[in-house]
Formats: sequence, structure tokens, C-alpha cells
Amino acid sequence: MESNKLIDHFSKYIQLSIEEIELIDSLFKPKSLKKKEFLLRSGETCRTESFIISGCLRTYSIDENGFEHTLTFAIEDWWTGDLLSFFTETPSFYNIIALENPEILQITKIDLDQLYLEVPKLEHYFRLLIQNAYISQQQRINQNLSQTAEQRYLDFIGKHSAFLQRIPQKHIASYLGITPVFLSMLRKKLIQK
Amino acid sequence: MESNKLIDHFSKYIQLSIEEIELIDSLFKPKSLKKKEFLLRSGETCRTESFIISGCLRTYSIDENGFEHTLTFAIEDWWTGDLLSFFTETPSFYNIIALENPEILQITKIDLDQLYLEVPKLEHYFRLLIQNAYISQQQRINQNLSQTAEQRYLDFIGKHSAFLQRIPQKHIASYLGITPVFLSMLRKKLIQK
DNA sequence: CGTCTATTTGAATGTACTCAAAAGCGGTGG
DNA sequence: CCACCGCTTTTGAGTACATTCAAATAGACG
Repeated sequence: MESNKLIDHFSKYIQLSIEEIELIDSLFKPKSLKKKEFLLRSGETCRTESFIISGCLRTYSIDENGFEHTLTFAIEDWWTGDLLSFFTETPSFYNIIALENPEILQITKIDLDQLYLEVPKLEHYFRLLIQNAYISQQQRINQNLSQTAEQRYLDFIGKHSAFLQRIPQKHIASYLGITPVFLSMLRKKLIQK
Repeated sequence: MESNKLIDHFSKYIQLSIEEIELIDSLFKPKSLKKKEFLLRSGETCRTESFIISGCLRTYSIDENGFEHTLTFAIEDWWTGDLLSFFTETPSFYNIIALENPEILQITKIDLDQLYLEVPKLEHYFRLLIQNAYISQQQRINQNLSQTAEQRYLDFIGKHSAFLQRIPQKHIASYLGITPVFLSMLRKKLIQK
């Protein structure tokens, strides 16, 4: 029963029978990653969606000048993977790398499709999940359009204080869309207040 | 049968029976808007999700300095509304305004919840829909992080040439995250090449 | 045709970036 | 346990991208 945490998580949104829990258990495969190990490299096809039991991962792209841009940080009780690559079975643009030593549960597209058929309630769960993710992303876009780097940084440390300490500053800069050098200057300025 | 376009649209993703089509028909209410009319004003709760039969709408926020920031342009065969406000039944931060004279079909939360229960296939449809919207948003975030305003503008006119002519330039600027003045300068520079 | 709004142009300014170097910090091995 | 190495963060100076403010021009609509 490695997937207790996953079942607990599902149970917050939908009710599952014993049989359904056993089916879920049989389809999710556990995996451990070490710090700096890649879950996905750009150019590879993302074959699984991953539920995070513990640890932390970062999804990022690399632009034509070699700079990294962080799309998401994912921690326990969240999912990670590249949805576009996963569903279209085409090469991904993104890299997903372990920031700590995560324990995850993975499911393949074939197994997830089967699960949707056998447990339609999960379609409801995943609709709600993606809907919430969509809403968060929209808020991030709105912030990027309407706020300065300083405001976005203050908002970030307010919202994500839980894993601030766990992430190098340069990755926070790449999430906020600024350089590490400029973030350092912002912090200095804020401390002086 | 005002909702032919909606039924045609659903039918691209799922198969519907006559009874299901009739149920859908009965729950979606048609509405016409005139140019510059609001579908939603910030502070109001978004009571309906709207499918666009024809025309064009813009979703935007207004920041503390009074500047507008465009989150989405929505045209025929797409949906508009504020998901967060709609699902949580709380006041919206966004405004939705008609750029042309749109014809739309609206459904309330109660009716949509009922529809999900009676036609579970629609849960599948909406999961796919939101999933695609999520993927597009992620690409937009990645572009905002990794590209200059010039690259984003060129990409925008490439992707959205269909409705470029239908939208004032200042709204495109507010979508790209730049001022109308700077967009004008970019265009001048690009024409000179 | 006149009014209102959108776009363009120009000059001065500010926000964020680049490049380069120094300082700090964490892990590893002797 | 300390010394060293590599990586991250800080600091400073010069630069570039994008903004502000103001005014002129162009377009849209009644």
C-alpha cells in the first residue's frame, strides 16, 4: 500500500470503493529520485504523470541563449509531468528535475485511460484538478502583466513560504522572470526598508 | 435549435444521443451582446459560462493604477467566463466586454452541475477542454519568461492572424504585456526591415 | 464635417539586464 | 576538523529594453 497518500488525496475530492482503491494501487508504480536526477528531459516524450509523495521537483525550459525558465515547482500532494507531451505522445520542450530526493507514483497513459473508463469519478477529480491549475496559471499571467518584479517577489514569498527555504534563489528568479542578480538587488533593497 | 453550433462543437469530442442533445438545448440560453457591452464586470459574480456562437470578447483586469491587462480574447467556438468566480460563486476580478456583437449561449452553475450528472461524457469533454486551455496558458507563461516583446508580437500575429484585424492594437499590447506606445515603435521597426 | 478615440512620434526616464569580480556557503577529502 | 573546490549570491558600473509624458497625426463613427 505505497499509495496511501495518493488514495488519501483522491478521497478529499471523490469517494472510492475498496475495488477501485485496489485498481488504483495496481496501476501506479512507485519510483524514487535523487537530487539533480531528471524525471524528464526536453526532447523525450513524457510517458507518465507523477504524483508526488514527498520531495520537490522543478519544471523548466531552456531558451535559445541557454537560459533556464522555471514553469512550476511541484511538492508533495501535487502532480508533475508535461501534459502536452503526455497526451499527444510527442517530444517535450521541458525538463523536470528533482530538487530534493522525491518519492513519486507514476501512471502511464494507457493505464490512466483505462482508469478513466473503469472509475469515471476520476474524470471528475482530474477536471477539478486541472481547473484549479488553470485558475492559478491565469492569476500568474495576470500578475506578470500587471505587477513589477518587486511585487511579484513579495507575493511569491507570501504564498509559497512553505518551500522558500528549499529552493535556491536563482530558481525563484527564473520563476519570477528576472535574473538572479536583479533578485539579489531587490532583496537588498527590501531588507533596507 | 439555436444551439446547433454548440452541438456540432461537442460532437467533435463526444457522441451525443437525441435525448442528450435536447437536454443540452433546454439548458443553454441564447443571448446577444452589442459592441462595448459587458458580459461581466469586476466585483460581480460570474453566474454563467458562455459558449460563443459568433463575435469576439475580451477578458481583462484593471490594476491599481487604472491600466488594463488583457487575459484572453475569445471568438466563435470558444468559451468565456471567469472560472474561479463561477465555481466558487465569489466576486470576479475580471471584466469581460464585447469587441463585436457576439451571439452566445449561456449555462448557469446549477444547470451545468445537473448536466454533468445526466451526461457524464460532458465531464470528459470539459476535462479535455480545460486541459488544452491549461497547455496554451503554460506556453504563454513560458513565452513571457523567455522571449522579448518583439518575439512575442511576431508569434502573436503568426498564431492569431485570424482575428488580428478585429482587435485594436492597444488591446494586443495589453495582451502582450507592453504599452501601446511601445508596440507602435516595434511595428515601425519591423516594417523598416 | 466634427468629435472622439487610436496610433504615431520624440525626448527624457526608469526598470531590469549584462559583464565582471568578490564574497559566501556547502560539501568533500585529507 | 579544517582546507579547498565548486556553485550561489552579492556588489558595482555601464547598457538596453521598455515606459512615461506630451504633442501631432490618423481613423472611425455619428
